Amino acid sequence: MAVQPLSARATTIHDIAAVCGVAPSTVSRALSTPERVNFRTRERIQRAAEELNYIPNSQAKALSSGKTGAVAVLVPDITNPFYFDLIRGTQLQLKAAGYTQLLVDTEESDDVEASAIQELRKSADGVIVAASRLSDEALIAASTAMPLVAVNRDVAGVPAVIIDTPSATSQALDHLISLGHRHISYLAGPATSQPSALRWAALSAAAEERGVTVQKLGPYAPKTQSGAAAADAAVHSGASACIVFNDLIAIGMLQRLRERGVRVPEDLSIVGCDDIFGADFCNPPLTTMSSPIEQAGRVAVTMLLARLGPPTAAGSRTRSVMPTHLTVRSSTGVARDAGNVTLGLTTGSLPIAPE
Amino acid sequence: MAVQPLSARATTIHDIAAVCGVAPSTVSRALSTPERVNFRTRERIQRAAEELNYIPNSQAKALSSGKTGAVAVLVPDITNPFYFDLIRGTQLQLKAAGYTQLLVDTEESDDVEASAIQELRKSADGVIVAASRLSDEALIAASTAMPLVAVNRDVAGVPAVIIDTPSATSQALDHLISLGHRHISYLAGPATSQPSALRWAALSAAAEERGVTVQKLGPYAPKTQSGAAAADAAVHSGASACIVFNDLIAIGMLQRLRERGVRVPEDLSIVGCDDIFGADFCNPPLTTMSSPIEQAGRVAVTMLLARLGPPTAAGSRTRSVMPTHLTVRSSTGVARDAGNVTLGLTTGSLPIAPE
DNA sequence: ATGAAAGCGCTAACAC
DNA sequence: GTGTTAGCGCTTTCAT
Repeated sequence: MAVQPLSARATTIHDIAAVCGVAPSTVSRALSTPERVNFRTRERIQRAAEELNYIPNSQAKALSSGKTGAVAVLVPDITNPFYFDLIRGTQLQLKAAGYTQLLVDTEESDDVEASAIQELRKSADGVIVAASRLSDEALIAASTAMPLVAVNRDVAGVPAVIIDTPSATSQALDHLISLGHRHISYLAGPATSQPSALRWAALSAAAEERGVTVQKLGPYAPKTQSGAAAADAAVHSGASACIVFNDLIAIGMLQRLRERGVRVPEDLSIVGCDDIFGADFCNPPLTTMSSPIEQAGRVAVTMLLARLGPPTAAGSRTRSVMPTHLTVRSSTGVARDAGNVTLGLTTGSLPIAPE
Repeated sequence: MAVQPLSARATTIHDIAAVCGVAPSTVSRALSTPERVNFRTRERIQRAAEELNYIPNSQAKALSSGKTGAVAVLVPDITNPFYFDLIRGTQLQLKAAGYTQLLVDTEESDDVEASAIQELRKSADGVIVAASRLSDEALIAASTAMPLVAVNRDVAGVPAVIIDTPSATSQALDHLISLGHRHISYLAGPATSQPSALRWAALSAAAEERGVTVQKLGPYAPKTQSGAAAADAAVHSGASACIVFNDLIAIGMLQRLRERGVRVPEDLSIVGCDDIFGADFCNPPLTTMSSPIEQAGRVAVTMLLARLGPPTAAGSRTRSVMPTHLTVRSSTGVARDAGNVTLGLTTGSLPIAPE
């Protein structure tokens, strides 16, 4: 682990070439395409490279080859725990493939996202976009601008990894119905969030089939701070249960409901989404929708890398769906008399608990 | 937001030069050092660049100038919530300064960390290392290899941002003493974690002064999964309160203690560290040590950027200490009769609660 | 104030 | 197999 001091000029393929008495291009080959060079000279060069502590200059490599060896991963909000596992997944898979990950926080903004993709065109070989806030057209345009894989965004022509929360939403509805709930509210996520829209569509369709009523509240920003408003709205809606866009909002609701003296699940049942860090130890623990997020990240990388490789790889998948299931914890679970729902709360008239 | 299709070759300074009828070098100047070029031509060039949707090639820039415009941020574990705010802080400050952030997960490994720094030498202008697992010597060597700022690692000669958890640890001890505790356990973090060692040193010194007994347990990996073993050890130690290396472990302990039927804080008080996402909504909410982590990230960036600028900036700070304070929540708070401690548990003989 | 020319370190034809 | 020769797109002397 001999670290070179700052002052010392880094060794280049020219230094190695000089030492070995060969041309720089031979060194390049010996290091990049070993099979194209004589066994003995290759050995010699590799040994010299080792000894001189040679580290290839990725900038130069990128400049002349056009390949950066980097993949950008765009997320709307780095501090949202949902993305941790995704990032971890992409990071691991990229590293395994010898790629570097460029993590970019797009701050929930479509403008930032669009310009990031634009600027990344030359610094990354491809990009993985999680929960894109872009319009369909913009996303398609971006995807023609550079190799791109979307996560949780289904647009024709754009390769994607989809986390199937809509069908889990139906499961959640059935779960709630089985507990006796007949009037359920959906707390929506950002207006530009496709998953939020799809879940609501799935939920309202399923509700109609089952003969129960659902209503949409929101939109709410995907942050715990949105929980207070969401909780108040949920209580006001008169629903006995609610399905929330994500665990962040749901956890925020839990806090507000406690302040207001609304008991969960006795007075109001809550179902979150994502099963993020914290969903299992909040109070009460959250019933939520779980899915293999880290694996989703890996799959996204695999798909992207496939398009970077042989252009003739016509067989590469362009769409991958990750299964999602309901994880039942204590925030739901109070059975009610079917068809005879008795709410433990008086709509909209709950006091804020003192202290 | 006109995105260029993949096929179209990106515009270069040559294109702009051709359009404006000037030399490429003039374009370069007009864009990089505008003051060195005639007002009118500058205007013309800048307009053309705009229209042609010019995006400078950062690789080429880096290759010829030696400056990459990127700063690497190394963290031991991306999924540890403690780093979220730090990352967010560095990201914001770097972006504000026009730098790109390279996020690297070193997987709690000193080898990965060392080689990452080595490889980053050419792809980043500097590096910020959080919670380094490197030995003092290796860290010093790394810091001579490239501009570096350490976070939470105090080594002579290495610029650093220190989060002052040791003194908060003393505060925690006083808090516990004021509640009547006289025998306290410290659940240590990784053996290579300097903050863990410093906190234990501060704690044992303070305990001696106050005349109470403390003992060290561990080390434990900074993950919730370590909580079970930590909880069992804490119970077995006979202490009535414990100070835990971080909130991750503390939260894991909370779960285990509930399973065992040990009440917090009645039977055992717990103090965590970092005030991570979740510390306020776990059950019971955690008393913990809080500090301005995001700001620490910003400060680290500012320090690093200062060293990248004018080499004569002799006035730049080389060490910055972030204050830390105790945030008291429900995981401590049961007053005990001073000097007459009655523990609610029988040491080491607690049953595992059924179910 | 602007142009010409020489690289930065590496890869990629193209010869030999 | 290996050397030669061009660049990749930009910055940077050095002239003018």
